[in-house]
Amino acid sequence: MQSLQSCNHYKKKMNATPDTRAYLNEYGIRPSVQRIAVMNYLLHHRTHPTAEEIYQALAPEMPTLSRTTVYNTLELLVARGAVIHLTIDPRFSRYDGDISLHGHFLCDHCGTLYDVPLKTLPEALYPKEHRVNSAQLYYRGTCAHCSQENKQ
Amino acid sequence: MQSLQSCNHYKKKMNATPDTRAYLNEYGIRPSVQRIAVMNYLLHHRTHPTAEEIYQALAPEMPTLSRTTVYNTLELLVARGAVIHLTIDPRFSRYDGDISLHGHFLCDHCGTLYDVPLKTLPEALYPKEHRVNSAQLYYRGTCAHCSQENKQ
DNA sequence: CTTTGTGCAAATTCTTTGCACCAAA
DNA sequence: TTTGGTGCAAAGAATTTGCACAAAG
Repeated sequence: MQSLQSCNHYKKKMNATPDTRAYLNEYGIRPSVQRIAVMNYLLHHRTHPTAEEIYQALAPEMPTLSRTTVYNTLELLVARGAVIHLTIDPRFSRYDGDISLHGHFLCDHCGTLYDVPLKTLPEALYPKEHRVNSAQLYYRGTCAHCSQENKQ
Repeated sequence: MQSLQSCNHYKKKMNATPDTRAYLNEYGIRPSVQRIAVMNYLLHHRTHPTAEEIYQALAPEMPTLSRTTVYNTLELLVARGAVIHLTIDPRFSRYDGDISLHGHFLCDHCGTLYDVPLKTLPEALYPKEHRVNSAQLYYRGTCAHCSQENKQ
């Protein structure tokens, strides 16, 4: 179960890399400078960034960073369950450092991806015949902001 | 609400284009030969095909068909709510002609995309601050087939 | 005859791969 | 000193775009 589960690691503030380093350790991930940077970015930017956005954000501080490494790192983080891979946006993959139970809402007007709080996702909804590793609840529509502006 | 809703249109058999033509009419879609072919394919192949799969399936019968038209048609069908756009598979978009309430399970081993029956998706789970047009419930893991074969 | 739809080719964009170099255990 | 990680350049693959022609109202 790598997502839609209530696990509240890292709820406390952690703006320094030492904590991120420890976080990676919990998931058995060797803490290279690049991996710490990517994980740290995801823990402190709950914007559901794309690989490109992460790369663009980190590149200034790490001139030698490559997109390949960002992609490699994200793949590893997702495989180990430290990060959630969001596929709601057909245009590109987004990533979420918050692995606690919540859904997502994509505004088709402005493209913003919002978190949707969820108490619990009824186990009754789970398919019984297959072994579920992760679950995602996605919504699309028009967000409050865009609804107001467009007066509809 | 274009998906995850219980609307049982077209439950009866319809293997002829006349019905598909009527179906398109219901959604205000002009029934060109190509659109009928794509919609008809989706109504009778519940395999959640990709654009390419649809193209490959129809091309033999329609040598002049182009991928562009398949993409255009799918975009239109989805926009009008006649077809659901599935984004669970990060590699490519899949499409579903069954717009009744159900979730999806993707097997990470064999890549098969299964339907997951759902009674009702609790309205309580819906975000209240935004206007929801569609909802999707996605599961990933190992399917029954692959679980057996791999004895795990 | 005016609007709408189709299809080819080329372009775009996200992501992956091959391979050489670097770094850590 | 062997394994694992990074990064560059190139390739790959899904999708989009521009534009000309065809079809429908």
